[in-house]
Amino acid sequence: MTLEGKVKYIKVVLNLPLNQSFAYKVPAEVSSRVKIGGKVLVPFRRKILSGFVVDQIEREQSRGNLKEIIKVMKDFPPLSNSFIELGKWISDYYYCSLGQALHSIFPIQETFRIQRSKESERKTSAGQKFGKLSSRVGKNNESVFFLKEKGVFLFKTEDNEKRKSLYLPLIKKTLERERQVILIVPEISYLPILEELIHSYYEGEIAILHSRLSSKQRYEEWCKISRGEVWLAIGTRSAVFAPFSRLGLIIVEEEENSAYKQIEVPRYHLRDVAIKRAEIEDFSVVLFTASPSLESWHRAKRGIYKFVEFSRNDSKSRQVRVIDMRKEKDRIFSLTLEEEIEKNLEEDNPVLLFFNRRGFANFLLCHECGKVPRCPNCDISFTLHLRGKLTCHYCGYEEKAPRVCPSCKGSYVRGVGLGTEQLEIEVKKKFPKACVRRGDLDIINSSLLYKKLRSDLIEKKIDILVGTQLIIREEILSCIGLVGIILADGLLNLPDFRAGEYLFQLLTKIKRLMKPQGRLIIQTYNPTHYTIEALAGKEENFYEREAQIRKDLEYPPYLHWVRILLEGKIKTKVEETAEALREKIEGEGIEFLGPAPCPFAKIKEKYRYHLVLKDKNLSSIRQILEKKLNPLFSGIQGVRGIVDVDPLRTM
DNA sequence: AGCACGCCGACT
DNA sequence: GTCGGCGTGCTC
Repeated sequence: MTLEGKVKYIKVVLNLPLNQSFAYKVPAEVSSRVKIGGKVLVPFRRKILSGFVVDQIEREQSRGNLKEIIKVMKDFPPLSNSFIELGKWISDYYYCSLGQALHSIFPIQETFRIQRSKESERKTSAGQKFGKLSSRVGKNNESVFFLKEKGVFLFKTEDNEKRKSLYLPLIKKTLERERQVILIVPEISYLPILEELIHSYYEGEIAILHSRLSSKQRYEEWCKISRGEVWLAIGTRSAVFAPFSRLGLIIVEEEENSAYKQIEVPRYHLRDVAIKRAEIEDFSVVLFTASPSLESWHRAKRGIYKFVEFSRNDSKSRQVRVIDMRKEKDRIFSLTLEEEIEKNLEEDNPVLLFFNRRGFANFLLCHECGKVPRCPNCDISFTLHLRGKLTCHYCGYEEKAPRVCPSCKGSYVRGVGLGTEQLEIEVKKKFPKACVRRGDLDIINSSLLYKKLRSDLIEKKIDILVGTQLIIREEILSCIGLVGIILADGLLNLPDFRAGEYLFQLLTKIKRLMKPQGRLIIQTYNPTHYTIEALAGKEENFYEREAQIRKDLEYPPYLHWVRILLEGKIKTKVEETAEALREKIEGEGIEFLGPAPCPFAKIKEKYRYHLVLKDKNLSSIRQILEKKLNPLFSGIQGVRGIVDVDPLRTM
């Protein structure tokens, strides 16, 4: 790894969307400290950028006057070979530069003063370093049993307590084998509870990794891990890159959570990166879920994941009641929900009313039969635009909004887009004596307000809580005895092929987290939809049915999708670019959707169009991208192109 | 991605 | 005459 003193030139990759490396000269006095995978500061144009050393060159190759590197970041341990391999895979799979991938693996900015590492290198045996998990853990050998063989496991359990009783023995067993563990959760808010739980059984130190750490804190956690001082790390998405050298297990909580897909470059999915790392470093991954993503369900069916289902301990099942809103014309609250709310208010039981975000894609709904017009090509809901135009946001197909329902010939066809204000006003009108609170973004983002909300709930100072997706958390729902879904159709008809899956997962999550004796009331115009029927009946029905639809329409997981998003300030220019792209792709013999305006057709003064390439094989898509996309993008300014491989949301 | 270079329109 | 628009190309 260490380059010899005579080496004078290195190749460096930078955190820029440039798929190439740059050569630099290394001053003789620092050349012994330059290592492959190491971080260096280099001059680039008129700036100083950080980069990773990826190669060494013996002699200056066909190019004179190379610039010299500015600094070797010797306090940062160089990336291991397996990290470089992982970075190459990420750059290849998710279509970003190697520099961007490596900077994401090692996301530390050099803005703070680097403390000299205590050179002592306290050599302590691993056995003493990691604390032992208390002997209270270990009675439950169920989970550990399955780990006899290596691979990816999908552990399904709806029971929260059960889940905790499963992963503690997994951690214990792995530590006993002198291997390290990473436990990954979808959001920062899961971490304090988890840390507390593990600390009550584990006396060793736990590294905590998440995006809100300061650069310095992150650096310190990194050092502790790479020096082998910590054997267990918990964190969010990026914790998958914790620099353990003897990793034995990655546990992923709530694998179906969409927060695992990174929105920025590199747009990786945590699940797939974890599995890739496990493949490179030869260890197992356990994915936990209460209701798996369709991707994981599909992989489990095909035997790619080892599927293990655990029974539920608390049999007190929450009651689910579906209300047919077609019989409740124009009401926001059905009579049943209204009665239930009254009852809970009398009993001093907090109620949660759930609704979708405002203005979230309006759609056309027949209030008589509950049907929503869908695109004949893509089977996603049409979005209702001004002047009664229906648009499909996948393929761009348009038609005029019908006056009469195409399905039942009823004439009560209206647009739907219930707003928060409207709902809040309605709630206050209907229940004037109740204390109504809204759980919006401000409250969730402020830990102070959030704590207040929680304590108010526990002290029963809140009667009715009105909220969106953000409020669906364990600490909130565990105080709630009645949840009312104001209009399930709002989620079911999002212009996204995963709408059904998201609704299903949201409702199962609510069902799972609320008080055991609680009730869930779902109001909908489509009570016979398979997603809703499966919720009250057999869960497997949902997966079977959904999988069939995905297969028929060539949606993931049966094919890979690569979404190309084009955005720019001048609408015609974006349209032209999209059209030029379509022409280029057309002759390639690959299936694609669009171009079409995105569901959010304009964000921050920028017009947005997208195209989706579909193929069983990502490499053929990648070839087309390289051949067609790169020349196009370099030729047009004012339009930005974003490539998203395996996109989760296509809004 | 950014940024400099370069070549044509309306303007103190 | 020039200020500045954005198309083009390069960055070790």
